[in-house]
Order: sequence, then C-alpha cells, then structure tokens
Amino acid sequence: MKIIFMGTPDFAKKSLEAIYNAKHEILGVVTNVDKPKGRGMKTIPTPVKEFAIEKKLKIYQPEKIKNNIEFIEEIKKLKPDVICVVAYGKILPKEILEIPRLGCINVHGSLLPQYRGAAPIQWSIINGDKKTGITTMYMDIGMDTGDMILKEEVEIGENETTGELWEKLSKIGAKLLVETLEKIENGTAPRVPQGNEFSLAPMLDKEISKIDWNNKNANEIKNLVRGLNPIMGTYSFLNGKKIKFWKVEVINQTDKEEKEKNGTVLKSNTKEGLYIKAKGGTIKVLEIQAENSKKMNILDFLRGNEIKEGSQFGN
RNA sequence: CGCGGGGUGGAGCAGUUGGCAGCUCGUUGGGCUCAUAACCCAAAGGUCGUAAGUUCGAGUCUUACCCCCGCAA
Repeated sequence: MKIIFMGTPDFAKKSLEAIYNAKHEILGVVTNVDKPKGRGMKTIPTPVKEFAIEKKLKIYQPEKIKNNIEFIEEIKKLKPDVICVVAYGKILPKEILEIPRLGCINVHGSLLPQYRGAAPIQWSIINGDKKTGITTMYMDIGMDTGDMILKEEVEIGENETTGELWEKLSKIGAKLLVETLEKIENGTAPRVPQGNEFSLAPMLDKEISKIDWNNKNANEIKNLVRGLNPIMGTYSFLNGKKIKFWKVEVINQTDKEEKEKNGTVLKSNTKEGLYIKAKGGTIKVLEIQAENSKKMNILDFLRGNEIKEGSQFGN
C-alpha cells in the first residue's frame, strides 16, 4: 500500500521500520521539528528522521500543520492509501484525516478506551496496573477516540519500569501495525467503537515527580519511581538537596518503625543500604542520584556520601 | 557561544590560608570464631585528566586543551 508515516520518537521508529520491511510503499515521512537537545543544546534529528534519512525516504517537518495549506496540499498530491500515525506529537486537523482513501490509523500504547492521551504507558505503571497493551484504531477528530481495529494485551511485571514497558510495547505496536495494514488491505479489518467508559492519561507535569511522603503509601511510591524511570525520576529533598530515586523496593516494617515519621531514614550504611520509612512499608533504595551527579548503586553512593540515620526526606 | 557540576589508588568521596596524598569500601595475606557478608591485625595499589606558567615548593594559584556528568528539552 501507499503509506505516509507520521511519528517522532524511537517508539515510532520501530513501527516505521516494520512497515518498511513489510514492503509497503512509503510515500513520505512526517516527523516533528528537530529541537535543540542535550548538553550544549545541540540540535539532533528525531529517531524517525534518522531512519528516513538512512532509507532515503522523503521527509517533511512542518513547524505547524493546522491551517498549513501548503503542507496539506503536498500530502494530498501524494495520494496515500493510508496515513499511519505513531507518537507524532501534533494533533492532526480534519483536512488531513480526510485525505487517505482508507483512513488514518494510529498505534496507541494502552488498551483503549482506557488511558486516552499522551502518557498511557507511564500512567499504567504509576497506577500499578497488572496489564496493558497496544490498540490500533481509525483516527477521528477527538483525542484517541476513534474506532478500534486490533488489540494486544501484555502483562506488566511487578518491577517493570516505564522504559522497559516502552520498549516492549514499541515492538508489539510495530507488529500490530503491520497486521492492521494487512487486514485493511484485504478488507477484513474490524471497526469497534470505543463506547462511553474511558479514562485519561494526560501528559505528566513536573510536580508529579516529587514524593509526597504523607499522602502516598510505600507501594504507590514504588510505582511512581518505576513509572518515572527513565524519563524524569522521582525526587525528594534531604538537607536542602534534591535526591532522585531510580529504583526502590518495599519491605515490611516493625511496629516500632511504624511510629516513625514518614520520610525518616531508618537505616543507612555501606553494608545494608538505605532504608526510609513510608506509609505502610519501608522503602529500600537501590539506585539513587544526587544533584549534579549520575545515577549510582546505593552502596557505591553511601561510600562517599554519608546519610545520617534519623534524618528526614521531605520538601 | 543556554545554565551549572566534576576529573585524586579497583569503587564512591575528602583534601582547610600552596608545605610529607587521606577517608569509607573493595582486593591480598594473616588472626579470632562452631561459623559468617561480622570482628581484629598487616600489606599491596596514585606521573592527583593533559600541556605550559607563577613559586624555594602546586592536588591546591594562572592560562589553554581533552574527557565526563547534571539541569533544561
């Protein structure tokens, strides 16, 4: 089929790679503009763009697409059968959705209609879900509200991080996209409306990465830590310094420990590691990061940085 | 020229106004112990990122360069 692909991060690159290998004709690749990134604010191409360059595909990087008549005309001229959209980063206007003969299809990182929105993978872990998945759908004007085509479930491991799940889902997404295209091509693709019961997965704001020791219990903190790994990490302040946690586990606590204030360091030494009191359990920190420093194994960290027992994590 | 932190034994760090290079841990050997990742004793291991400069003397001050990291996205 003749396809236009729209996507930006590595998650989308997997899908592009898959349809490329499935011998579809890729008329063009639309990706978000390159943004200055990293130290020194160097501009680097998006992963999707990198792949497109490698395979000599036609690349479009419109600054904006809403009311961008020139760009819309350009797309029309290509006469795509289908437009595939995977984590593109911009909302497509009606004029574009109407272009392809067989519709615009999207790969979404959740089991719709749950977690409509920008951050479905992160939220499924933060909420401690046991399973999630990939859904492909026909796009419409709404935010992930289109009719569903295919779905595949996947289990979420107890200690799985967003990064790991992200990787897993990007592969499943790529596979499911190819299957979806096959079914569309031979006319056997289902079209299932989502219904009215849905939930939302909005973009994560910065505030979420701060640990609220008083309102969150130990398990919720653990889920937050793995849900924000490796995107932003979860932090708390100790003596005015920002400390990030990257990996923690929850252990039971004694009645005596139970009486301590949440956020208190119960134990801290280079043999056993760092233990912090939380609501309903003790947080054992496994991987930590101090200000201006890199991620470190907790024992390595404690060799050169002393944390006193009894000190308080908080705001 | 976006902002900032840093390069010191294998790891993580300290090093005060320039004056013998240290700490915690690991490693090796020995001891104690029914036993141990516990405890005790001993040892090995560093051209202090590179180059130049100031100085009687530089890890420490000056200059240039290389490399790493964090924020921000």
